[in-house]
Formats: sequence, structure tokens, C-alpha cells
Amino acid sequence: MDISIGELSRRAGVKVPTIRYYEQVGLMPLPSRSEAQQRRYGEPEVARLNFIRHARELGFEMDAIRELLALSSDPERPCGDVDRIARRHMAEVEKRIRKLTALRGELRRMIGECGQGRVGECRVIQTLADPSHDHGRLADH
Amino acid sequence: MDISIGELSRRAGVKVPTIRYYEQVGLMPLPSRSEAQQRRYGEPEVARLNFIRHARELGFEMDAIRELLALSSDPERPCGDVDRIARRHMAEVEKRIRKLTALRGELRRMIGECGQGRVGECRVIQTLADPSHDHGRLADH
DNA sequence: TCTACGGCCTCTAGCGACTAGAGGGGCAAG
DNA sequence: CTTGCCCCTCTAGTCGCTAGAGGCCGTAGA
Repeated sequence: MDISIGELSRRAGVKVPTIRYYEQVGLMPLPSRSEAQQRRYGEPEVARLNFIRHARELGFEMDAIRELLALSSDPERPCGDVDRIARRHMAEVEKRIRKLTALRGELRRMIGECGQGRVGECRVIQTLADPSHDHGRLADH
Repeated sequence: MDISIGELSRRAGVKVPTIRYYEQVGLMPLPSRSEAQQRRYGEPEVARLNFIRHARELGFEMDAIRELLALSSDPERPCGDVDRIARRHMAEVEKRIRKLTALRGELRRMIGECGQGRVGECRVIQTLADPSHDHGRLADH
């Protein structure tokens, strides 16, 4: 117990300002304070912050992490909700992969057609200037 | 000629506030104005905005688009720079695809292990709580 | 004793690429 | 005369942080 924010940072692999930010947005609880008003944490906070970091690394959004944290606090609850959140996120990831793969294809084609001549005949520029393409809404990466 | 911002928006497939934003950040030029101070555009602006939209759909960042626009204005220049920008961008896209594919793999494994029991035994929660994983820096999508 | 260092504190602003909203003007049709 | 539509400017919000200013506190070395 009685861990400073710096040590929590080292133990969970999350930067100090990020921890304070998580506190601000309610992902981390308001910690107790030392006499000099410094934050003090314990093992539960280390675990919680590790959970958050790992979920962020897997690309879960903060709202989803909030849900997952709430769900994980009740071990008796059936884990259908957890599963649903994870599947929803995976569907998002797969969508982004499809989108990026399509982009890569078009970029590859475009670059392959560039004959290294002058900009006036450059296929890259011409492709970009051609208004007939439409890839639906602007990309979300 | 003498196209309103609304018609430019329709012709290029870019929302009106976005056009004004592009003007603000210097991607689109300051247009001439009607007597009532409304923006008036011509064909060159339609082409330029289409170029921008298409490049954005391909995921180019605004700085890269600025460069591409500058390069495309000189047809005599050899297009090595254009090619370099496009290749750099494609390398970025490929990096993101690799990252997301790795994430998908881990999500799939995690979800596959969930026995649909209670949260207490849920593999999804356990995997997230396990601090031993480290995927390097937090994901950039 | 002075001073440098490191860690902690709060608060504010910035990133990219928009999007949303407030609050208003002007013009044509019904 | 009112309704609706298009246009204007300006400000603030999105997401998940990150960077910086400015300051406190305690210790260790010269």
C-alpha cells in the first residue's frame, strides 16, 4: 500500500499525467492523500490501471472500458454483456482492417502506375484529381 | 463560375462547414465575395476540393495534402516527391493494418475462450486484468 | 547555508480534422 | 407577412491524451 503516483505509473506502465487524466474523467477513483496532499494508491488501483492499460492497448474506447470495469466488479453476473462489448469492438476492428486494406490496394495501384516522369503526367496526381471516385464518407482511422 | 458554397459542397461532396474549415487552415484559398459577402467559387476550386476530398478518403493527412497540392501546381517538376509522399503514406497504412491484425488476433482468442459463464470466471475479464501482457506503446488507430 | 534536484501539485492549452450550435441577415414563394 | 432556405461569423465540443507554466516540499551535496 501507500504507493505514490510515480510508482503507480511505473508499476502499471501508464504515464503520470495520464493517470491524473483518468482520475479526472472518472476511470480511476479519487485516491486518498498524504499530509502534503499527494495521491496515495494501493494494490487495487495497480490492478485497475493495468486493466485499463491493457484494454486501451487492445483499442477499446474509454466508454467501453468504463462498462467493462463496472461489469467486472460483479463476479456473479453472467458474462454475456462482457462478451457483447468485446465482439462489438472486434467488429469495429475488422471494419477498420477492411477499410485500410481497400485503401492500401488503391494506393498500391496508384503508386505502381507512376512512371517517375513529370508531375504533369503523374498518375498519382491524376488519380487524386479525378473527381469520379467516391469512397463513401471520409475515412475514419 | 460564380458557384455558391452550397453548390461547391454538392459538386465536390464536402460539407459546407468543412469547406470553411479548409479555408481557415489554408487548404482552400480565400474566395471572392458577392455583394452580400457570400463566397463565390469557380471550376478551379471545384477541382481543388475534389482533389482534397479524394486524398482525405485515401487517408492522407492534411500536411501531406498541402504538399501534394503544392507539387501538383508545377507540371514540369519530376514527380519523385509525389511518389515519396504516397509511399510514405502507404507504409503508414500498412503499419496500421499490421497493428490492427494483431489486435484482432488477440481479441479473437480472448473471445473464443469465454465460456459464457459468470464474470468471475470470464476469460475476457481475466485477460484484460492480467498485467503480464505488454503490447508496447498504447495503440494508435 | 545555499542551491540544485527530483517528485509532486494545479491549471490551461494544444493536437487533428472536423462537427455542432448560437445568433443573425437576406431573399423568394405562398 | 410569414415561412423556409441559404448564407454569414464565432465559439465550443469531440477523443485520448500531451505539454507547459508556475509553484511546493524534502533531501543531498558544496
